[in-house]
Amino acid sequence: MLTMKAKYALRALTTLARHGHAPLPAHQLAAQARVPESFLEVILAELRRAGYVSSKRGLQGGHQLAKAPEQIGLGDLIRAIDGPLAPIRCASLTAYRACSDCPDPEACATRVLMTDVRNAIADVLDRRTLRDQLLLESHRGDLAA
Amino acid sequence: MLTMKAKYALRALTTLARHGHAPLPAHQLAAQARVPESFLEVILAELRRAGYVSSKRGLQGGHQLAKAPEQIGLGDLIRAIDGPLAPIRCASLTAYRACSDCPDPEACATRVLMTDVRNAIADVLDRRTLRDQLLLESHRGDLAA
DNA sequence: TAATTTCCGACAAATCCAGTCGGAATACTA
DNA sequence: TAGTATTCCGACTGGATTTGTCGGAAATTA
Repeated sequence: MLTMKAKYALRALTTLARHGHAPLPAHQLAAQARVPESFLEVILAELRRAGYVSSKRGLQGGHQLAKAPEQIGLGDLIRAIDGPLAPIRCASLTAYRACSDCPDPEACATRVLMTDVRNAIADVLDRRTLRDQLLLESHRGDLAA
Repeated sequence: MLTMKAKYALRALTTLARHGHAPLPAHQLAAQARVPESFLEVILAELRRAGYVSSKRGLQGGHQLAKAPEQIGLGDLIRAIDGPLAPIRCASLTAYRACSDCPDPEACATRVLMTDVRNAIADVLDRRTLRDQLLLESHRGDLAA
């Protein structure tokens, strides 16, 4: 499941990317990305901790991307905000944990199935970066114009 | 995300399938599938409503599969228990709903991305049936023996 | 009738989600 | 130095969802 938080994070990052290098204050970012301002604060804190944005306080301050869009993998981004991609922990590569009620994870058919699902998800997400999202939007805009 | 409920449902159905045609009482099913007995009741009710199991009351009663395992698609099963496969409603084929905060779903890059994810998930799940899960387990057993 | 079993709805505890709020710290400008 | 704009931080809250439990009614069979 994609939470609001991750959806907002994605929008915030693409907004920052489009805005260029100058720092963008949170209240403007909130308006442009359509994210509730006080919730955006929470999200920016996580993005900062994860190294995706850097922030500057005071007048002329604001937030900016800390990496180039093509270096922001969407899989990792969503992992940072929403946790593991796998539908169930025992199918996660990056955050494996056996089910407490599972006598033998090696033999678990559910785990095998869900591992296939998690790989399918990761295949999509880990092949794309923020840059792809930007191109998607601008391409759309071009067509409409 | 795969909830406990869906995980239990999957285990309950494979257990019923392995047990054959005779009805299996809930308390035995609970033990064999390792599902809390009173929660299993709730789950069986949903499976019955969705047409996957049929039940018989009274002495010699119990639950049995209402379809052949190869006719129980895992995608549909999980949809019946956990809801849409898509990570976000606006990316669902079977249960589409636009985000309330989205000015133009057609142009939404997040929706495009998540549609790819949902298709990847559905590709895995809609190609498999309960029979595949059965084979997975028995094959495993063979190897271990 | 007695035993067994499903069936049903209400309830409840725990966890997670989506956000808010108040204020402290920091930086810039005049 | 004062004032203003801004980030930064943690605590809090209300609601939804998950993961169950419980008590009893209805049905079936022996």
